[in-house]
Amino acid sequence: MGRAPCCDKTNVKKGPWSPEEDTKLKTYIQKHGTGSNWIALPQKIGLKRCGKSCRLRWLNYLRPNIKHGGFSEEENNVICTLYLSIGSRWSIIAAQLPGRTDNDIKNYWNTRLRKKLVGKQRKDQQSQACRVSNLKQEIKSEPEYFAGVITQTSYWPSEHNSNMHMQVTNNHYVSSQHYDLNNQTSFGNLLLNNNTATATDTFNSQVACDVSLQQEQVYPITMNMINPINSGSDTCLPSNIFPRFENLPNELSDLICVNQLLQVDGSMQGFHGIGSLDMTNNNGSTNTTSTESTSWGDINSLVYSPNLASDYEGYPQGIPQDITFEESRYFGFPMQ
DNA sequence: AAAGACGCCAACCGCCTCTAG
DNA sequence: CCTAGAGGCGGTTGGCGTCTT
Repeated sequence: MGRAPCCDKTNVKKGPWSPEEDTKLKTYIQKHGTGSNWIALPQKIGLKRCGKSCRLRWLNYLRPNIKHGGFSEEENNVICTLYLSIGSRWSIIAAQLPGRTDNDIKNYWNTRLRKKLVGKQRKDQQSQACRVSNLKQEIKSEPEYFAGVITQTSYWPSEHNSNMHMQVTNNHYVSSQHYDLNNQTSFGNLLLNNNTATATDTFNSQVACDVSLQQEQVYPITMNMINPINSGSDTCLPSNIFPRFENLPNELSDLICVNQLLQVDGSMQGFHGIGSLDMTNNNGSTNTTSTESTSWGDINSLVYSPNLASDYEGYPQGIPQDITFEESRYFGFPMQ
């Protein structure tokens, strides 16, 4: 049995709002506020509407200082950057753009920006596929090394060390702050702090982020892992992630970039390239559940998602047939 | 000119989270 | 601690306008 409906569905009006309804709602809220009870509001003002519908109408249309349409280039950049960093958290994205509603941004993304980005993605894939292929040859020549990297390295904090102290630096500022990476708000703040600080040039800035775990381990992380758009040819991954491949930062960066760009539709995909590695904790047991008890709604995307298979239809050279299970996971290729 | 395709966007639906009792 | 209900959110739909054939 489902939950009880919030209102009598048979007795509420649906569809577009009339100017009279708008006036009633607007006048009442401006005068009395919402009274912290949307469900009761329509009855008070004699509207045959669901309370949720009133709330939506107010938030998306009637509220003062709402902007509609005409997204600027800067707003486009902010939306793209945040989407690639945190996925479809429209309310968080909207919070960074005064006057914009989550619904507006969602519609704008779905109808325009996504197409724009996918077009760019297809171009990039063609040039990068070649480099991925070359690197794969190197992996094959040193399989024991990559097997070690894939199974033994955890870049996502376990439950035991999820409270991180991060020193975040970029071209504009240095901040030092504690983040609880199992807390969505805290982690969101980390992302937003970086992105909003560079709102005017988010596509160009280099952001380095040193993460000191409680256990005195140091895991440098670049925002390239979070934001693939920053993964240009001149960006660097920290050398101690792949210590024996410190001469290959660009190639690794491209790997992550390819992996991420192919997952435009997933949330938290910015972490997928690294997060798709097994999360192995200190006692050696596989820890894919380290974040399951958190408030992250979509944290499972940190491990391989078979739903991504369809994203590979446009992979120019096809998925290598002889790729191993771990390599598949590492590259984010669908299971075969 | 007509019909079908396409794009846009307001609004709805249903799930999840939060919180008061 | 548990539960019910309201708020919040993201995915999806349907209607309308515009474009293309």
